[in-house]
Amino acid sequence: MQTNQELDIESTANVLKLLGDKTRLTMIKIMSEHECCVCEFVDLFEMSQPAISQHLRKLKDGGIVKETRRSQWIFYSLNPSSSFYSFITTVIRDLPSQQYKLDELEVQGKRICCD
Amino acid sequence: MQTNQELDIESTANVLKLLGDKTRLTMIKIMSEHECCVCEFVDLFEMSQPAISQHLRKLKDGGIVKETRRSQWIFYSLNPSSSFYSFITTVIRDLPSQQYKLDELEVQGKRICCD
DNA sequence: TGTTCATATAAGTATATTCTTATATAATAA
DNA sequence: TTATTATATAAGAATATACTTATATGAACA
Repeated sequence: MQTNQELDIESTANVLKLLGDKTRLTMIKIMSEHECCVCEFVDLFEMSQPAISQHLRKLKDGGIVKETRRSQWIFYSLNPSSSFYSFITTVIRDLPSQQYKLDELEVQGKRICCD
Repeated sequence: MQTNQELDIESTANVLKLLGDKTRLTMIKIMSEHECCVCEFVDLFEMSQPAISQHLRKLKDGGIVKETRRSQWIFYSLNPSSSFYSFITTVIRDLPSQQYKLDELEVQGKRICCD
């Protein structure tokens, strides 16, 4: 049920700039498959926790991800309320699934689960 | 006849970074509607000729536009041979047409035509 | 040939981006 | 309450980006 609303060039450029970083683009693809918490991202990327936090902050400031606290963890996921939600899912559609990365975390016992 | 080949995350991020600039994104949308020469871009954007030239250089280095010299002018257009061609046309599909800008140039007698 | 017009490149500058380390905040558990 | 764990923020540094002006190149034409 995609509406194909016309998008504004400037705000689209801003969203594309957010996606135009390897780390953030990978994060977005991961979140399109599963919500994910900060420490999982830290384990997935060889990068400090503040660096991860800062990338997530940019995505949140851009309104394209949302956060949910679940006890001590904060889970990030794509924000389906964003006016760019369907745009983003289209853009990342043909990127390779990152599921294997989460599977690796699982094997290492580093996957966070709040069920 | 889109093949939907799987795209590499890193090179996709690089293409998205190229699109993630208001000037370049507008240029790309314009080129998706018409080929365009450098001096037309200079007239369309309030920006120096070298600035325009440098943006076009980045797009060319990224392989997503191509150039064709026609007498003293160099016309730029989307490169249909790029592995990102269909990706890019999808990304810009719902952006507002920039045809009106070219129409304005035409009215001002600034449109370059080599027919 | 020399001049003009279109475009590219070089060099420099201001600002933005993306990290780092150090520290603050906030929830949980002993 | 205190310690621990998860996350965010602050400050600073290295690098990248996007302009500017000056100059080079290259085609067209008198």
